[in-house]
Amino acid sequence: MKNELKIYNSYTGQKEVFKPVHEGRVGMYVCGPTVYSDVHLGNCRSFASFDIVYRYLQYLGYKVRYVRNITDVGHLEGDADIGREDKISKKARLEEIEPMEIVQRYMNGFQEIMAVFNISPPNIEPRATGHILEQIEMVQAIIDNGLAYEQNGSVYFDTLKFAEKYGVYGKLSGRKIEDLMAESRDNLKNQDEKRHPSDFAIWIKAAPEHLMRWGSPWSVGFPGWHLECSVMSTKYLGETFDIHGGGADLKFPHHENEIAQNYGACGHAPANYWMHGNMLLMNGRKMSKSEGNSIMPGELFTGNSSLISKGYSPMVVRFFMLQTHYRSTLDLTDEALQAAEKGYRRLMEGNKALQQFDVASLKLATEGGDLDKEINSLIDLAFEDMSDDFNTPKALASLFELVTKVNSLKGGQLSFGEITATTLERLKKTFNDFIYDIFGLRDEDFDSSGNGVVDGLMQLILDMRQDARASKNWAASDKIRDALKELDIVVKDGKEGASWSKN
RNA sequence: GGUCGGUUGGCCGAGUGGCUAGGCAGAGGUCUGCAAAACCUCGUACAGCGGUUCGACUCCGCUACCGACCUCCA
Repeated sequence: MKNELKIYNSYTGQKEVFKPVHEGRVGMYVCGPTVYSDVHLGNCRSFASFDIVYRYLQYLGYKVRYVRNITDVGHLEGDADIGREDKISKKARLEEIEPMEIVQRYMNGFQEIMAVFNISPPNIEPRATGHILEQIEMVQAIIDNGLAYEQNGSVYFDTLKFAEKYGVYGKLSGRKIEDLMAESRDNLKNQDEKRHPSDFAIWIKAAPEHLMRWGSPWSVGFPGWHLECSVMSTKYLGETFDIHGGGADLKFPHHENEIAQNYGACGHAPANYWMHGNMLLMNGRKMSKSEGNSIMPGELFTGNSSLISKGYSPMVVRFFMLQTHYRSTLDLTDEALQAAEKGYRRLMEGNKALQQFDVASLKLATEGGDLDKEINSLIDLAFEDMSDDFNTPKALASLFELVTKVNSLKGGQLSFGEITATTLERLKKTFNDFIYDIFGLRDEDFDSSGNGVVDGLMQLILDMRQDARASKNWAASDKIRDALKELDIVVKDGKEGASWSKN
């Protein structure tokens, strides 16, 4: 373990030192997507944030079991929670195909996009429809514990009793049960099956037209909105696990009710640390499906949207997200993306240059001086910042300062004679670790052959240009440079010869 | 309406009771056959009004504006 890891716990509202339930192991559950339409970029931000958490925990040496569900039961639509079609059934009816076909299509699409963003797949990706039995069992357990009641084939969680018994309903979202009662008074008419307005359904009797339905002791129906996460986290991570994550918009009611259900079934909260990622904004407003201001990843990559001037690659977008802390909102703008594109390239080019430094053939210091010290403190700082609630923007700032050092070493403004081999090796390793393992960035070279053909060809071309330059044949050398520029390849002349990058 | 959060230089975005965030853009310079890249230097920002303090962008209060949740949402 490099540093003491601190995590901001939404449940207590404080940054806390992370202590796993089992030494060296971490159980982490993140609420996954509802697969009734294409993922939009806001979803991606959330999963990218937790990908960093997952990656960094592993980097610190923890053995992590990461569970992220797929909600394929479909959540209810409309004002009331009874008698309405769920989203997946509705879509299925519109498209005249099986609900499971819808689920499969969008689940595939989701996983493809996750892969494009280099977001690691979880260790277990359980589906709600595959855990109907367990959900029924949990409903029964909650009833047995006296915290739920049946009404006309549906089962409701008794929030008032829960509040009396444990006194924690509303703790996560900062809500009071009296407020919940007061604000629900208006739509009381829609909720006559409930004993209390803040009660919520954990099993719902299916209306005749409802397509997704399963038998249960209470009715042919389907599980309630929040039950699957309680069930699946408990099944795969145990009754008490370490980290529960999700978007900030899930705090209430989803996570609040999840906590209630776990108390109802097990007598205690499911997770020790709750983490909430903040929203991705578009034009200052939360990007959401219902607002209609969401941009699909594909549109962002191709530039096929009126909101942006050009396409941005997946890694540029990933880098863009890293520049903001996960608990802050992130406003998506074309200008910011352009800045991120340049920044991403600077970082990656810097790393490329760094990795080409050959420790064996360089004249390095035997004893480090100020520069050596400075480099080491910047590296230390980057890790400290990551360990301070996953502060990726701060860690990036240190890396960028190191990029300047690297470029100065390359350009001769700083001397290799000022740093030791140990430090240079450490710097090289740190960059690779951060960029690839922790931040999950990828090179976006266009050499898809994977065997360096393009690199080889480019080296040949640059050699030929160098020959032309040596004989002061500027016409020939400029012709090569201009022709490459047409192909979006930029030639960069340096002290140690020319290099290139794709624009 | 209730609850919570935000307001940082041209843009994005960290952070802190007194000390350089970082990226992008801009200006000047070095280097270069030219250019690009790279390097160096620069702008000296923290919504407004009060208060606490030796000192506040950072703490407290008020005001303004913005947003999130309260309904499916990452």
